[in-house]
Amino acid sequence: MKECGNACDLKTCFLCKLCLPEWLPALAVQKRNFEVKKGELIFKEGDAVNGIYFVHKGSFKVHKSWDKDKELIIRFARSADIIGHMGLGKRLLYPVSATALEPSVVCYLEIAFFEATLKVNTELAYQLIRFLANELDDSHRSMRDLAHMSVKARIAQAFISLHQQFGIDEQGFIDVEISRQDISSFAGTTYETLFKVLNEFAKQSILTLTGRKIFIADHLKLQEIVNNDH
Amino acid sequence: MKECGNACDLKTCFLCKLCLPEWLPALAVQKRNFEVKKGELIFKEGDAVNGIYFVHKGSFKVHKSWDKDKELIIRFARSADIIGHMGLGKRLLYPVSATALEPSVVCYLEIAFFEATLKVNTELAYQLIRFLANELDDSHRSMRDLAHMSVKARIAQAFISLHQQFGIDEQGFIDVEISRQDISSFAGTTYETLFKVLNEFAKQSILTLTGRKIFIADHLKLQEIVNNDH
DNA sequence: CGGATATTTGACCCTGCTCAACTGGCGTGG
DNA sequence: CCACGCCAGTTGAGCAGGGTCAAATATCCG
Repeated sequence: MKECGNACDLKTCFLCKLCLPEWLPALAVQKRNFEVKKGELIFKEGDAVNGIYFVHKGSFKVHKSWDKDKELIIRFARSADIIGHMGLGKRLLYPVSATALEPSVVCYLEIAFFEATLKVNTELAYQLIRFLANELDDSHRSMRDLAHMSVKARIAQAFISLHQQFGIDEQGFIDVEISRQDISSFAGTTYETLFKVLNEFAKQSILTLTGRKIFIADHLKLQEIVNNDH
Repeated sequence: MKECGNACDLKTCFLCKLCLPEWLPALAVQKRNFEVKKGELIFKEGDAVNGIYFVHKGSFKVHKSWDKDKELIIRFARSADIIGHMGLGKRLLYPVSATALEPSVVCYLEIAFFEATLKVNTELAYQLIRFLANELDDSHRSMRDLAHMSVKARIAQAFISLHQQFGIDEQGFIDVEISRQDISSFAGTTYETLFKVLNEFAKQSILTLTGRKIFIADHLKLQEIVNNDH
């Protein structure tokens, strides 16, 4: 992670958009920008909390590990998303890790400065509350899915979520490059099981995964697989 | 749910404690108090969001259903806890239900008034952010546990969580009355499986469950069961 | 070209869910 | 007072979803 010049224009990220004009100069002084290489961690589980990050360019996975070679991907983050907001709680150590999926750029603020900003900027605090409430809702939904849905339905749901979050590119592929390992960790299953389900989906012309690009051929059938699990 | 007089003294609940003195008169006017019978819902999944609740007395389960006769208990709430904060997100319908575990009393505020309070009271907004960040952390931990822990370890963890949240009474029992059905829904397993594990725990003198009261005989062994699962 | 790493597949087996039977109160009506 | 049904609590048998392991194949890279 290498510090770099000011790539963020102070208007596109979640934070900057909500800042009062008079606050922007202070922000410009405090804010630091970092280039992150693909696969690099910006922080990992157990690191001391020092600040909060805003994705300016690129994408990240936020994950919790288990057993050294097992992990669960909690969520993905892309341009304009926040990472490291868990540091706002009473916990002094990050409970999750954040890893770049591609070369990325992040803005960084020390937690003390960010908290000072929150106490001054009511609108920012209010929007952060809304954001956290939505995150919590998503997280609860994932809990229920992990507890009650079949692996096949969870995998289908994982692809639907990826599609919603990243959208599609000109060729119709989901606009993200992601390893199978990561997809299985996101769906809460194993690499091998993902495979078998993926073959099934391909055979039924629902979805294909070539290289690291995902193409959803039949959104309806995919949704049906999720629904039929009830 | 029956409206009742002002039981809350405006000082004990999460909200009131953080309110500025000059705001308390307005709060006293807006606030409504309700008695809730055991087993009664204060809202259910799919209801339109109208307000936010603070538990004044009693305890609640917050749960998400699946399949009519299956549910997952997301969390419990007791005196001074918030319920219904999910309504602060962009969602217009509650994504969970809240059911009283015992006769309880709640304070209620319309969401619009609460939001107005948030925008005026920076300290309240800040504390709410901290609260939500902690909830999110707990929720992520639960996701990982549901994905990777064995049922036995999850059940052990469920009892540890109950102990932490409710504490113990004079006789050493966990200070809450809870059905086996609810315990299994909290641990993310079935009624029958909970039984078999419970027998095992009793045989090993780790924990007994008589009626609706839980007694943890060996905290260390219980924690070991959770740890050994890694 | 050879070793290391990723992909793909098959065989096996264990956890834990399902279902159904059994128990033991408890209320009700004959 | 007993017989009956009913319900919650309890236990056991069976089975399948999906995780584990290992082998076979492909791909990468120095």
